[in-house]
Amino acid sequence: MLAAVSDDEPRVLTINDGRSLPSGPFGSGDRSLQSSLRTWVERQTNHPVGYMEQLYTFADRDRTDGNTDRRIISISYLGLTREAGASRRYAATWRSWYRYFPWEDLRQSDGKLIEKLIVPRLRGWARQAVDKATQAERAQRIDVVFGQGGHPWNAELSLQRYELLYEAGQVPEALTKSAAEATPIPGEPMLHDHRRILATGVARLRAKIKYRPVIFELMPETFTLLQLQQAVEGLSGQLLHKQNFRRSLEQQDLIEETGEMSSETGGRPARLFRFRKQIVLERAFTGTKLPLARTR
Amino acid sequence: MLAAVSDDEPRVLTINDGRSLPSGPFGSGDRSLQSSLRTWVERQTNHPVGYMEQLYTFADRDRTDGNTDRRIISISYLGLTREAGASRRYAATWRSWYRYFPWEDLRQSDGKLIEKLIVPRLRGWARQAVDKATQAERAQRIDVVFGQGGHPWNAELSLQRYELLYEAGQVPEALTKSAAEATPIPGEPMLHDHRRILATGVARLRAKIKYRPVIFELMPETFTLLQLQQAVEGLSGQLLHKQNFRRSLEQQDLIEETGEMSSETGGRPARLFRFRKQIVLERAFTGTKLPLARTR
DNA sequence: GCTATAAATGCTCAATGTGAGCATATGTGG
DNA sequence: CCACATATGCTCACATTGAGCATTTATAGC
Repeated sequence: MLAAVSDDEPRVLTINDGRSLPSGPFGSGDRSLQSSLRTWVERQTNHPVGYMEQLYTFADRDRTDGNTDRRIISISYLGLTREAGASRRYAATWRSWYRYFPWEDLRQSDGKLIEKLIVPRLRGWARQAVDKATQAERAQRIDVVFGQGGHPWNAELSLQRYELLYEAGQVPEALTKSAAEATPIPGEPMLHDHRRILATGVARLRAKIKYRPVIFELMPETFTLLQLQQAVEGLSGQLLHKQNFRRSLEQQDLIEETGEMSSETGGRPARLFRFRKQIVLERAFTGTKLPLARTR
Repeated sequence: MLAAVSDDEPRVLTINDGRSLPSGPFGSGDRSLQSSLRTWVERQTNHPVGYMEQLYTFADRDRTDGNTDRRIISISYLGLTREAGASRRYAATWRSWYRYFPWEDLRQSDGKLIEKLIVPRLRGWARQAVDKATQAERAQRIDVVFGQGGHPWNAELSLQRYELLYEAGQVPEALTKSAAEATPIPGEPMLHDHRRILATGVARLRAKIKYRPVIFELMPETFTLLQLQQAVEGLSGQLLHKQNFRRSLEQQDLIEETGEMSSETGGRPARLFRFRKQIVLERAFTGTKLPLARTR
């Protein structure tokens, strides 16, 4: 899964008229899997891939043909690139990832799709459970995962949301054909488990931008603070508080001014910034804290 | 890599006299890789595995025999279990993971090993770099990763620390035979890349306990707060502030009293607690925060 | 019973971080 | 000169976190 941001929209490279993620067999070259994969992707897209990480390895029974003796091993990756470059070899196109997960975008709609359509459907599914315990468990999962009943919305739960919809038979990929057939929930399906992989990548990326400066892999060399904010908003699907966003940037020392200004947007010109690459060396970007003590 | 905690020590299941992690080819059974792996491990150890997650998939060129046309795919997992159970089939033993990474344990020594031996060695290696830029970069990495020069110690960087020692030729596994041969740094080596996998698992687990209640997978059914704290201290290799540790537990609503007391340790008897399993349903345990806004 | 020892518990405080909002400044296009 | 669209500065209440002081309640040994 290769991601980029353009026009404030997070995008993903797709093939097969948007129904598949790019994939291919790995060559038996000399180098590591990661580096040959990088070369492969860069040939396809004409653009360097700044950041790459493994998502997950599936090694389940052969899913394509009837052969049950072999396992097919699929190793999925998440890659970030700076621009939505053109593909050379086949018809690859960049699509907004909200085309596949419209409910993940809370920037404008504020979750009307979720409250009006998705949650009611899921509640119906929850009621269908045979015993009370399962009903309660489903109801709770719906609340937690879709931010209902007092629970806060959590952008990083995109995979859990997709899985819940899948279990409830509300996406066309699910074998259980239920109400989905009649009036499917908005959001285009993909072939095989590709939409699931996409949901995994979205979750991973949304989690990652909080503690690692990977957002800059998606930005042009120089950018304004608003552009940066809108990129983050695009990825997380939520609007951010502008002043606080800037304050946290200042504190972290991640960026520096270029000295130039941009006046492309019409309003007051904004200063241009660039990412301080050195910061990656200066700091160890990792998680949160435990209640430490110097001594006991 | 299968981890457990006993006697306040985090332990890992090893075979081959402590020189290897348990591994094996995956069967071509009917079920998913994860579930057949779980069964396999449970047969080996006689204990249920509470939690399992994928660590990393290596698909590099065949590393064992001279065959260059095939890739060997190794999928490493991290599993957590409650007790150090006996193995049935072969001589598997539980060893403290600090046997392999003594520098990761700051509970008593307070890092003397690092400051007296490891950092000086690494500084020597840094000076050997051919150009100034590489020298500076190495010096910075040492500081950041081992918490020198004003940088705080970060327990989650165990993999980076091992990799740095590897690059510097200070571990026997490294092909570059340098000063390591003469007087190796404390810490037992393992075969192949098993110590690297172990370092990955340590890092992952140390990161995970901060935002997911996985610690309870390693605890007995009921426990005192001190036992819990010492388990966390064991994993993270650092001492914690007792009152604050308890305060954060109270806030999070993770545990509940059993009503019983334990008086095994000699001091004032402690209340026994158990993990509130329900909490996993009630909450979505994920990372930290972005500066959100209701509206712009 | 008295005392040393080992923990468990209760509480306070300063420093920092976070969410929200008010007010003002500085450009462009018409 | 005005409407607009942003950029920027600043404040404030509240929550979180790191640290430390003071008590309380048990066991073990004399």
